Amino acid sequence: MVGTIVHVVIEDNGVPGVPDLAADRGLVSRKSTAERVAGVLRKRIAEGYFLPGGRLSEQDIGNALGVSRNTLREAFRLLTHERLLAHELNRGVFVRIPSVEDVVDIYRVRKIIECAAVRGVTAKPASFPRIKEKVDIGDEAARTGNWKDLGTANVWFHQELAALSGSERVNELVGRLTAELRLVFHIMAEPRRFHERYLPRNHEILDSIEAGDGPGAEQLLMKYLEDAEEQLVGAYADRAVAARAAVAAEQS
Amino acid sequence: MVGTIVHVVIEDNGVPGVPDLAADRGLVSRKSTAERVAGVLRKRIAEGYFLPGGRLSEQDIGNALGVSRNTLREAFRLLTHERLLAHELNRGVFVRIPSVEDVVDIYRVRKIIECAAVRGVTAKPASFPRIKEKVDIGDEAARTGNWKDLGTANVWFHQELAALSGSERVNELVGRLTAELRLVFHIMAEPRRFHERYLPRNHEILDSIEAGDGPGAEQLLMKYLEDAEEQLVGAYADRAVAARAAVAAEQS
DNA sequence: CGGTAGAGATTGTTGAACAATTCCACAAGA
DNA sequence: TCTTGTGGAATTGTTCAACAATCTCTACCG
Repeated sequence: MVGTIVHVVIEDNGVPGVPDLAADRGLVSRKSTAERVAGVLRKRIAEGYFLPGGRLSEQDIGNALGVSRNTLREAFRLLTHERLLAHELNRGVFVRIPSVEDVVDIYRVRKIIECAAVRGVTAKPASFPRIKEKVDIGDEAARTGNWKDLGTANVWFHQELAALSGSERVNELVGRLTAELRLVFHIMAEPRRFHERYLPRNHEILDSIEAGDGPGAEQLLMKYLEDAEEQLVGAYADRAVAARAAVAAEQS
Repeated sequence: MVGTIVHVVIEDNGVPGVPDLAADRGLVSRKSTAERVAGVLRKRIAEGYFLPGGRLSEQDIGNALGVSRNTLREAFRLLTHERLLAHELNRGVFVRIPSVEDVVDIYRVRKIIECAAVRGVTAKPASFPRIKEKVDIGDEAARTGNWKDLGTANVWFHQELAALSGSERVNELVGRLTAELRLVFHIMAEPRRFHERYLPRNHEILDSIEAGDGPGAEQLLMKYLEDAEEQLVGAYADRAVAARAAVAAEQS
């Protein structure tokens, strides 16, 4: 269970062109090693490289990434706070396995947040092109059978919806919720049909938003989320316990 | 911590003879040093021992608390993630000074969350006694002139309102928002009159909830939050920049 | 008066070390 | 056979010391 080699890609946030005043504050763009490591791990978890239930060894990952244990532990703290990892004292950190209660709670918050954001729409919003773009990407992914991109596009679509609230904190919250949902999808056996089913409804919501009909879009979105939650909970319950059992039996 | 060895069953599969011990999980779990240190600092910040803008020296606090720099840094990460501290690379951590934009955003989220939680009320909720208790504590604090307790009671009142949503994540979010608001109040010169003014409106909201009138309570609460935000923003803007200036001039 | 070089202080990160705890295999006993 | 100690190995928790990177402030120089 060793030998994992992880390529550390230091993201270059260099902005081409004239630097503006915001970039003046270099404190934002500069990131500590721990944060960069957390970014790498976050991406790996999102793409399923580290599967839910798996343990992240300090020694192995520290060697693979070329950072000390102390720095790595700082990164673990970050991700634990985002509910992507679960920290068990003296046992280490594990990729979280969301429970069914977690799924229900995630959707409870999504209904509150996303519906409120959409409800406030009274005219075609400035970000409409970006929203439409996400829907189009989803369509294209479904057409070419790229199920992974389909899920990603769907996540982006909902993040754009939440961004209609204009709140930095809402954006951050939704970002974390969707990251958690990715863990759920990694446990699901067939996320493909799950996402596929809701593509036409994305268009319905999009049309209501373009028409500036906030309440109408909210109603559609609420139904959308209720249905998705119900289907997800039904299909997820046994998968989650199976994942836990698989992890427990991994020893052999 | 000697003698008894307890086997904790995580998944309660209805095994006869093994009662639901999963609930006792919290009693078994311990906290790491970093988490305990974070708890101490969190309390100190909330009560104003560390004032907004102040720097938290790794050396000084590490010595005072008897923990190593590494452990202390883990605690700092935790609090930075809660927006209580601001981390500036190579400069250290500072107690955060919320900007006016932060105040606006906090209230934007509060309106969404708390109003949604209250809206769902259709009958006198089970937690009504707890909500009423918070209002009573606030009245008592105002009567005896204990302004600090008044602010605390008010925070608790709103946390109970948010808890009506029944969502663990909403509770956590609101807890963080109110912790951030404490920083705001520490900058304000006269929080006393601010809280005092809204006491009668707490009772109005409480009555609507007791009557099971969710939408009515929502309307009152929304107006409450709008007024509070407006007043707060008006009185806060110059205070915040003054605090920043005071910190900048602290060097002399 | 303004800019700058450098000394001192603080943080960023590492590596080693040791204690505490968990894990695992195996033996002992009912 | 099943349960119950028991020991060693592996892993995490925490501290410490050291050095590099960066910031801050002072004093000097043009």
